[in-house]
Amino acid sequence: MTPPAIRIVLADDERMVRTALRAILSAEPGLEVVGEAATGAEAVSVVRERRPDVVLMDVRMPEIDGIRATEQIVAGLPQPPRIVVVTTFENDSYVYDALRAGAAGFLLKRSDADTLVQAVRLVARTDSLLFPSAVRALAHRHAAPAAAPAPWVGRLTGRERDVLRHMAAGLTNAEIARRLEVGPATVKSHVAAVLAKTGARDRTQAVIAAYASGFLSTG
Amino acid sequence: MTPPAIRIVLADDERMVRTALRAILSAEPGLEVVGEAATGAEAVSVVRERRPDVVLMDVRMPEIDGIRATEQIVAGLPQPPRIVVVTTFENDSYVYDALRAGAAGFLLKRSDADTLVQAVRLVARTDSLLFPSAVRALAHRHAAPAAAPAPWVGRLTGRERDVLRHMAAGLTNAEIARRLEVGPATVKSHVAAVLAKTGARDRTQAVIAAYASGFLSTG
DNA sequence: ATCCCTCTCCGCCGGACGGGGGAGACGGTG
DNA sequence: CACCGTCTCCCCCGTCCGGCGGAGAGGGAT
Repeated sequence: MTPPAIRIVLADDERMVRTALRAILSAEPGLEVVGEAATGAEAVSVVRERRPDVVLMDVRMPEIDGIRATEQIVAGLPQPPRIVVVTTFENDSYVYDALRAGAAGFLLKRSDADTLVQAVRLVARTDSLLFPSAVRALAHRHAAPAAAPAPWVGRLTGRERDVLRHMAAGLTNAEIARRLEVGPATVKSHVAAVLAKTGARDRTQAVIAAYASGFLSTG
Repeated sequence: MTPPAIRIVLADDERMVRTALRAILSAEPGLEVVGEAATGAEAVSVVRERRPDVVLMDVRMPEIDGIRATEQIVAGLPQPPRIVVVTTFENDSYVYDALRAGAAGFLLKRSDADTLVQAVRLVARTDSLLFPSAVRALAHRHAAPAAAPAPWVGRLTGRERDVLRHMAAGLTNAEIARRLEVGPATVKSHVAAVLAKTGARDRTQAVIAAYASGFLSTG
């Protein structure tokens, strides 16, 4: 038996572009265009009802642009499709916004047919491909330094936060004890708790976790 | 007439991995593995003489890791090949470094054969695909705000940078030694040098300095 | 009133770490 | 050739750290 076809929705305000894309993709075995949209708003609703695997999303569209549409789709569906943002120029600053919005990939309009097809197949098959979520994390970090709340942050007690802050300043247990005016044994207890809750093996890893999670700015 | 085959070089320190990759890729029409390398240094020289179109580059390799090898290849050749960095975990902080180094793509080791093949074809064909240079520009922009080059960064030797990178990943001396395939005593020496040059008192402070100075992005 | 969490502190132990000092090999420079 | 920087590795030693288990005091919740 053949695997189920990859379901695709095209979102572009130019009919000609949609037609061309449909022609290319429909000719491919295993690919199926299940919907089209001419505006961002339309894209959101079409995706909601057709449940495609992949969306080819133009950036520039009336009403809602492709970026905001991507945002809404990714945020609004439990298992959002993989969204490939299509643009004309490589230097489009949209690239960056698209990443933040949760797009899975980027494609230039000047790409040839084979590239298009392969990109769709690749993006549909796996979430472990070229530039995975780590890139999106990077984009988030760039835009919002207070990016990753990290689950363990909330589980730390007040005192443990104090201690972690001082750890992240490079102090030894003895120094932290002096700063907080408690005994060294107390600090050891808190450090142990911090390590356990952060899943860190030693203070260095705990500090790394603190940096990576934005704890230092928020905490 | 058939188009010329895509020339591929494999760089991975594990022979089994290379063998497996070669088996998968060689079975594909239009793909040709023209060289292998087991270390970063070897990768650089093999690429220099074989002039492949695509390099599959493991991150973790003895002598020079995949990131530095990528840097050297991209910087050293007028028309460098497209380099796809291969890693085990999505969360590897290497993703970011790889982008800055000039890698064209990212691939997880757990990817299946088809994904691998398509990724290679895609990356070989075009420079206008998923996440093109604009992403790298983004990465640079992200690194820029941290600005402060820090005087000590330039004073570190190559090996010391390697060690610091691993320290900043939370590894112990013994682990670093295994990764770099040197003795524990050697790592201790490098760590001592790093501490001296950074003015840090212990590894935790050194990691903090690395984060604060943006070394992790630039180094 | 009882329980649970938090903060405080204790001892013991093994392993990791950092300081000190030294040394051989290689490659490039003067 | 001699020198210097880098990378590799060795010794000893004291300290810091983290894991283990335990415990008392206070506060808040039920």
